[in-house]
Amino acid sequence: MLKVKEVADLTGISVRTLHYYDEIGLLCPSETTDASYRIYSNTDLEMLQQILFFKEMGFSLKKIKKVIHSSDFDRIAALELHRNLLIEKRNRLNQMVETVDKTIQHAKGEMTMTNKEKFEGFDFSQNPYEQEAREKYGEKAVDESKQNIAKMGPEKIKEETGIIFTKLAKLRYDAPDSDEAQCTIGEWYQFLNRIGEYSPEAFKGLGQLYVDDERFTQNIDQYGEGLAAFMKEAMAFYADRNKS
Amino acid sequence: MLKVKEVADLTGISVRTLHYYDEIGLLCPSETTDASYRIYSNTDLEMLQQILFFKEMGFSLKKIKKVIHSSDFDRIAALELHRNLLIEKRNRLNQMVETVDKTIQHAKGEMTMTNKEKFEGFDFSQNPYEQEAREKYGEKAVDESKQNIAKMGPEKIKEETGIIFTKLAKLRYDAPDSDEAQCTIGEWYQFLNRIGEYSPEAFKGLGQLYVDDERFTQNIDQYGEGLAAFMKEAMAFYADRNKS
DNA sequence: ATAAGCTATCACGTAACGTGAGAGTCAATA
DNA sequence: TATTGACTCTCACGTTACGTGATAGCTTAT
Repeated sequence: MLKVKEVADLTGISVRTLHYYDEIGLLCPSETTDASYRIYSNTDLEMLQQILFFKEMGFSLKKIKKVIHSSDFDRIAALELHRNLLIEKRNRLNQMVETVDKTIQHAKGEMTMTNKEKFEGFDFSQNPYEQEAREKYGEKAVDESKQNIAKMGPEKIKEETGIIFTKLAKLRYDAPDSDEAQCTIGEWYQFLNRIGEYSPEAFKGLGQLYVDDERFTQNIDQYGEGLAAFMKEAMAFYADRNKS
Repeated sequence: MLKVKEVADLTGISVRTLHYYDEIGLLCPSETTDASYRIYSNTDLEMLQQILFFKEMGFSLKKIKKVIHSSDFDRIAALELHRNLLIEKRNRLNQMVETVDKTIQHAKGEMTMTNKEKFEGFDFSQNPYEQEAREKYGEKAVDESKQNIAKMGPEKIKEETGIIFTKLAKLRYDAPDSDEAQCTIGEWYQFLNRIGEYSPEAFKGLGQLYVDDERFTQNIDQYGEGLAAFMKEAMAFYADRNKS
């Protein structure tokens, strides 16, 4: 039961922003006084928190509105998703720290740096690739099953696997049983299960295949040298931990 | 020697954005062809990288322009500063992961959460406090000495110490000799040295005073319980490592 | 020389607010 | 009870950092 300024002080966002969110129907306070003062309930605050989470992830307000007002919006799933994205972001930050470190060395003349290296780790929301990845996440939060893979064409599938592989390629110097690697491998597992049915054992076997069959290896290692081997390990670990 | 699209592909930012940066004089390519095609040199790219760093930190383009075109802009100092901010940001991200974790627990009904806790870790650029902190950083990158403390009124000083103390309060569960803590303590040391002259030994003694003299302790612990004790340790460590 | 793919410059559109202006509300105080 | 100060409301226009065509010129490969 808080008035605008109290909410503003509590959360750090401006009064005007709260007005604006009300105006566009993103967050309408559940109660208003006779003098049309906005009164925010605890539920409203939780909603706001949720909104800020999505904003932090780079969603547009329009998209946020769609997602959180969707009837089958699973708050907990969304939060867990969000957690993963945060960890990804942290990884990117670490990458940036590295980039900056390299840049400092470079600026001091201690190192040379390729142009490509100079821009590693930035988060370019306008990058259509990342854009799409995010949209997928958004839909995922609404309904996992809506992403019916049967309706995807082969290019669509290839695209999606590409996204996961690229992510894995970035992590392949971590331990295969690290949290992040396991998390992404989990995505891979779930993705595969929307195509066919894979038991953990089958999933483990598939990983083995990635290194045994050269065609697989070559295909996968395009995304990063040694990725296939890394995936085999990670998939085995994942399967063992999640075996039925 | 790259044309717009090549730069765009390399960096992930749009052609239009490069046009815009040229338009507002933020990044004018050092060369143009007869047909007024923009040609970006390696130096331009480094400039761009620098711009993106500042953007990531939440600076407005106007401010970035001021800072990087300033004659006494120290690129390396700025980079090192940037590194620190990145680490700070990563800490905040960790905090957010915690917040999300707590929220998940809460949503599952396993925990209760205060409203304040729900919003910990967010980065609100519109927050005037953080705003000002960032501006200070910007100026620092340009010229440390411009921040002439002699010209500050007492409230200004209090405000500035408040900023540092708040930062320290957030770090006080880390080890006093951790990188981040030492970095912030270093700020404190430099700040004090713009008021009077403190040898490392004097600095260490001051830290001791913070726990010995209750008036100091009370004052400091307002920013967070146990902060004074933490600062004493951190200041001692800092002094020992930097002794003349 | 012609098409495909860049590039340029207007110029208008958009998202997410900021920033007053003018007026009504509310609680504490004189 | 009147007033003051802090807060609130609703317009409504301003701003930042680009997006999105439209139209036209440039460059290179066939």
